Amino acid sequence: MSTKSRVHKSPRRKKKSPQSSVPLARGQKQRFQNRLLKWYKEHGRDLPWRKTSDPYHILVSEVMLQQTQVDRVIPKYHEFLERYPSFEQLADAPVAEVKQTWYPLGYNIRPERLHSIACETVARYGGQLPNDAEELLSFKGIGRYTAGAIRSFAFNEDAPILDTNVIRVLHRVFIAQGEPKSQKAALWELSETLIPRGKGYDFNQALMDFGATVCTARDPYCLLCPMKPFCKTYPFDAGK
DNA sequence: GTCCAGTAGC
DNA sequence: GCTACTGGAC
Repeated sequence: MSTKSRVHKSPRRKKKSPQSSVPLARGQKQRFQNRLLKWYKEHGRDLPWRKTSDPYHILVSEVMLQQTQVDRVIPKYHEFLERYPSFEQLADAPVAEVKQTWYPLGYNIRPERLHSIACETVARYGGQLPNDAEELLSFKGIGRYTAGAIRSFAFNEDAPILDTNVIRVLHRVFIAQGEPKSQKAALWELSETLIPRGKGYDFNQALMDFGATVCTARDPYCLLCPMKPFCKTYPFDAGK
C-alpha cells in the first residue's frame, strides 16, 4: 500500500458531520475553561478519592459512583479499601465476600466486575492497571466514561469524560438545541477539545462538581453561575 | 408512581 | 436505539 495514496487529493474541507462538531464562538472556550477552573478552586468539593492518585483507589471510587450518589459511596469507599487495600487482596478474596462487603450499594454486578478487573490486573498486568484507553475498555465493567475518569484522575492524562452531569453542562452552555442524549458524539468531542492542556485532572473534576452543584438537572443555580454571560441556555426556564 | 443513573448486550 | 440492573429523589 502506497504511503502517498492521498497525495493527489485536493485539500478537503472537514467533512460535514451534522452532530459531531460544535461551533465555538471566539473566546468562549477559554472563558469557559478559566471560569470553570476558578470556580472549582473556590467551590470544589473535598472528596476522599481526590486525595489519592492510586489507580486502584480511583477505580473503586469510579465503579461505586457509576450509579450511586456521592453521599452513599463515601462510607463504603473507606470500608471497602480497608478490607481490600490492593488489587492483590481484592483478587484473592472470594467473590461472594466481595459482594457482601459491597452491600447495600446495589447493582451487584459491579462488585463481580470489580473483582474480575482485580484478577485480570494481577494476572495480566502485574498488578498495575493499564493507562491505555483500549486496554481499559477491554475490561468488563469499564466503559468509555470510566476509562476517561481513570486516565485523567489516576494517570493525569488529558482524557475526556462524559457522564450525565457533563452531558447536561456542555449541552446547556454550548448547544442548547435538540436532545442532549442524542448528541453524544458531539459532546464527547466537545469534552475533549475543552480540556486545557495538562489540566485534565482539575478540569474534569471541576466539570463534575459544577454539574452536581450548580448546573443541576432540576432548578439549576443560574444566578450563581459564572457561565451566564455566554451560556446558551441562560436564563434557564424551568417551565419549558 | 416516575424518573434517573454507566455498562453490557442485543 | 433499547433494556436490565437497583435504589434514591421527588
